[in-house]
Amino acid sequence: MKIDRNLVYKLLKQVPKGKVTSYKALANAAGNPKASRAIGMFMKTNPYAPNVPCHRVVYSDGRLGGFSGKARIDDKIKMLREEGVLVKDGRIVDFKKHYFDKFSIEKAMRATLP
DNA sequence: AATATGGCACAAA
DNA sequence: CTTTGTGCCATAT
Repeated sequence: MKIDRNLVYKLLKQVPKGKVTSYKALANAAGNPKASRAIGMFMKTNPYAPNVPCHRVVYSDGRLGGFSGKARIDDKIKMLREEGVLVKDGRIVDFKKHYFDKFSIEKAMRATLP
């Protein structure tokens, strides 16, 4: 594998509350800009459900990721809204405003996972 | 080993 | 702004 899923999880943990990021940003931070799709896989099979806020990861254009179903998506939207990220009709309001891509690769390297 | 599928991204029309 | 088509990486069978 070319991507270190452990690193991806650490990076995602850096996203502050009320902010969102994209699979692209994570893939880029992990060192494989083309592995955005694989990042989705990591979220799907993430062993750190509460620790890794996969619901904070969205499409690069601000839409919610595929997830599994509308009900599921709706639940994520609700959680995001509680954190301060408004979602309207499957799209994040002021996506640029909430977008976070200033990941610290060094910091992630030094971080530890439970 | 090969094929299909999936919580993606991007260019082109 | 929307719809197609193509490329990419990691699993499942």
